[in-house]
Amino acid sequence: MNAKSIRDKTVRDTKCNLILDAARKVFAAKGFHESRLEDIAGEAGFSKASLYNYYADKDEIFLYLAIRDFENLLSSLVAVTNTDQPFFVNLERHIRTSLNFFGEHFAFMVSATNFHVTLRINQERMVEQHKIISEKFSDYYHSILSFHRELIEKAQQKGEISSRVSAGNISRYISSLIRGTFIEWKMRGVQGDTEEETASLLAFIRSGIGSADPEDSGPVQSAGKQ
Amino acid sequence: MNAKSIRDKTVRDTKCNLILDAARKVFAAKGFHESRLEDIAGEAGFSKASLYNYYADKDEIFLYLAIRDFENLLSSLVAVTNTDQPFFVNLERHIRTSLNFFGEHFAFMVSATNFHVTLRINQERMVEQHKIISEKFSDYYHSILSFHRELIEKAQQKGEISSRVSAGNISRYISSLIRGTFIEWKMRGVQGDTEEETASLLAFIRSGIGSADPEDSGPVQSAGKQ
Amino acid sequence: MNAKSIRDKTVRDTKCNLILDAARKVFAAKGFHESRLEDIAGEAGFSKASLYNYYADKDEIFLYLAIRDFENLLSSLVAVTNTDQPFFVNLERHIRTSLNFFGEHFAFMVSATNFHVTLRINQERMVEQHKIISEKFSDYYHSILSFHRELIEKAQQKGEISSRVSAGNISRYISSLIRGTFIEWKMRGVQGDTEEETASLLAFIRSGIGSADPEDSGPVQSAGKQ
Amino acid sequence: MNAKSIRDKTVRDTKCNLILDAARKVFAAKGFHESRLEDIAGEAGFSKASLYNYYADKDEIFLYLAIRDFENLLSSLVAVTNTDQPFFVNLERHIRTSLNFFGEHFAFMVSATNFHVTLRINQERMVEQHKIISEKFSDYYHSILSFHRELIEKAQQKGEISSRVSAGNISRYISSLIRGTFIEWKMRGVQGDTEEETASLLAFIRSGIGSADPEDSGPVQSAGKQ
DNA sequence: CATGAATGAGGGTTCATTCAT
DNA sequence: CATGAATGAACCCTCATTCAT
Repeated sequence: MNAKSIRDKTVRDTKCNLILDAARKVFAAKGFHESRLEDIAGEAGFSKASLYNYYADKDEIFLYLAIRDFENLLSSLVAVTNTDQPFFVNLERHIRTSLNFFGEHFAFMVSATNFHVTLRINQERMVEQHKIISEKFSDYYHSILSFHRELIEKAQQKGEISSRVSAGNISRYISSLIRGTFIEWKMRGVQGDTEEETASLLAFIRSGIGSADPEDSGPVQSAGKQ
Repeated sequence: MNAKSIRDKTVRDTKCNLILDAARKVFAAKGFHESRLEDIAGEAGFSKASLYNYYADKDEIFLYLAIRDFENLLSSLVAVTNTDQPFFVNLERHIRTSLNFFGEHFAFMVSATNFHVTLRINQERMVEQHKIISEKFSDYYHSILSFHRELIEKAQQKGEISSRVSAGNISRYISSLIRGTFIEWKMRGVQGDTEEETASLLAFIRSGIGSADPEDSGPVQSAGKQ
Repeated sequence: MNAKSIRDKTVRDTKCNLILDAARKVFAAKGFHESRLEDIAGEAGFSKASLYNYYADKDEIFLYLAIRDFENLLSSLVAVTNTDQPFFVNLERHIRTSLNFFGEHFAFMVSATNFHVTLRINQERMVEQHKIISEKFSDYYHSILSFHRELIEKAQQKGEISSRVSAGNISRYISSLIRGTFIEWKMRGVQGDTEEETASLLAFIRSGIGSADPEDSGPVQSAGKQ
Repeated sequence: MNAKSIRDKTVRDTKCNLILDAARKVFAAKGFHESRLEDIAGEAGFSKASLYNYYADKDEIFLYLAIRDFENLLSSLVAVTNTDQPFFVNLERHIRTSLNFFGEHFAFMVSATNFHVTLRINQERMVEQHKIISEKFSDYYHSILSFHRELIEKAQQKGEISSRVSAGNISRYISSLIRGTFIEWKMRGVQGDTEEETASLLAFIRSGIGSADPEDSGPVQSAGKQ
């Protein structure tokens, strides 16, 4: 019977993932609100009502999908990180991994972060049972930021990073740049060249765009509030 | 009668703007889909049905609102730009202006760019009459990017920018960073300190985060695809 | 404008009552759960969605309907009561009024009291906004019982009632008998003869069914628990 | 093999009764429509699908449950009846038996009679296969009424009952009073004191509430229709 | 122009019932 | 026989949009 329950659980997990895959496709294309449960069900090969055997409601599908993907991303980031290597080697791997990871699913990331933002603002919308799941989602979201920030802090201690910008801001900026890439791809409707994008982002993050000769532009004189 | 038609037009314009202001408040708080026309109408002091005297439908309200705000932003950016000044002076002004400009409306920017993204993908969703408005919106959106890009290109020619990253990418990255700031603010629920954020962003964009001594980390050796 | 608002309010009230009338017809025939909003709307000459201009949801329609009818019944009972008359004269009028009042709507009374019972038990089912309305419903329900009980108490003081049964129980028994009549009518599918029923009920309530000669059966010897 | 089929039948009957017991609990608490098959199954220790091995559908569960309980009630009433005893002795036993019989299940009686009422009206709702079961239910329902009525008729012949009210009506009134007691208990959420209630009901039924001195109120003068 | 009211077109969710194992 | 899973058929409720005044 144990073997049977294991098999059953495996089958069930597979179906759960089928649903999440279908949901990702639909959510990515239409965003949360315009995605109909019926589309997700159809895409997954189920009837609409069947989804309720696996998830309590539409929100839950979205949240579990986001959790699954963020969880996997975090694992991948951890996997490619080697703290013995210089920071920028790891950073490059992170950028590449992030861009590759979502690959065709970059569009979903846009929805996911939007949804996350909405959840933060609009907490009254959530029923109690979602709070926990939402927290889990938030946890993964922030885990990724933290993971970055810690690497950055270590790099600062080792002198690999000279910028006066705080580690928190840096990790936030890197996230913004990656998300910006997803948005760009989504707008163009195709995934761009990961390697090219990685190189370009890395160059930008590493050296900024200032002149080789800092004297050229000198310390910026704040023009005050306009 | 001419004076009367001018007066009438002025009154009408005022009402249009009242509606857009109300719409911005609601869209910013809830995003496009969860915003109900009734809320916008109430916020503007009209009944729901009255909105249809000024705008054809919900999409149009959103689009005209976005156009108005992007148009204003572009004007402001143009106004603070002085091409005789060094590039980074102008960049700083742009960042500050962008962050200030939306001020309390930063949350709307998040919705606006999301909506824009959705429109790009989901063109079938649009009725014919929206296409032209949507184009106008796109135009403004890209005008801002172009305006940046041109400044960057000029700075490259003058040697103020040493980066090998393309002007297009740079302008995109800057946009991503600003949008990222809005998202951060929206998630925290408050507008951050514009000056602090401006300085931090400028430092990051200008110099990146690499060590003062480029030898430290050397040219990054790509680790290849994972 | 005052005249207009009065007219508007009148029209609105009329429509509200049309809806309640339609609802009564449907609820009476099918009970609460099997009544579809669409049927009620159709019966009232509205579309289903229109009902929501007048009532927040299905429960509210039911509750307001019950309140309206109980309120009217109470008014009618008060109107026919003359405390200068002997108790049994008033009682007869009450029975006749109750049976007449619902007339063709007796079937709804069955649903209404059932619903009331369910609400009492299943309070978790109610949203906050219904609690108030439900209380009002309860109030009317109990007002009628109280109104009866007070009349009975006065009659007891005047010696018109000799029974040792408490006033509360008597009023409850009378209610049960009237409800029983509605149930009987509903099962037969037709309204019975009000006068006949009134006379029969009154005779039963007044004199019971005991033999003219109380010696015949003597004090009942309790047979103890079975 | 005969022994085996007997055993099998016994086991099956036991399971049937387990289901009915569970159903009674759920139906009593929530009424027919708000009771979910899943709740009944859970309460009985089965899965929802298993119920279909014993009963064709939800209606059938309800009907068989009602039949079983009415059948048992009828048996009990027959058992406590001794036609050698005075009528009021038997009546008292009947009331006590009815109140005791349902004991904790009084709430179900409310549902059952409601359901019965609905079935009478809404015959189109029934599938052919239910008609026969429903008839059986009706038969028991009416058997109880008939059983009462016959006792009353005999009592009338023996002069134990002086009332001019017809035997049919009297039996109906008694049923109404008992049902009213169940409703009262259900609303209060607890079973009342059976002995007290029995005594009170009996006093009411036996002697009514009229004054000891009939001259007090005299023959009631009908006030005519209001 | 302003608006209360009406409504079509869904969308999410529930649940009795069926089916495959 | 038991059951997890699948599903069709509703049904309530929402909301952008239209219409009559």
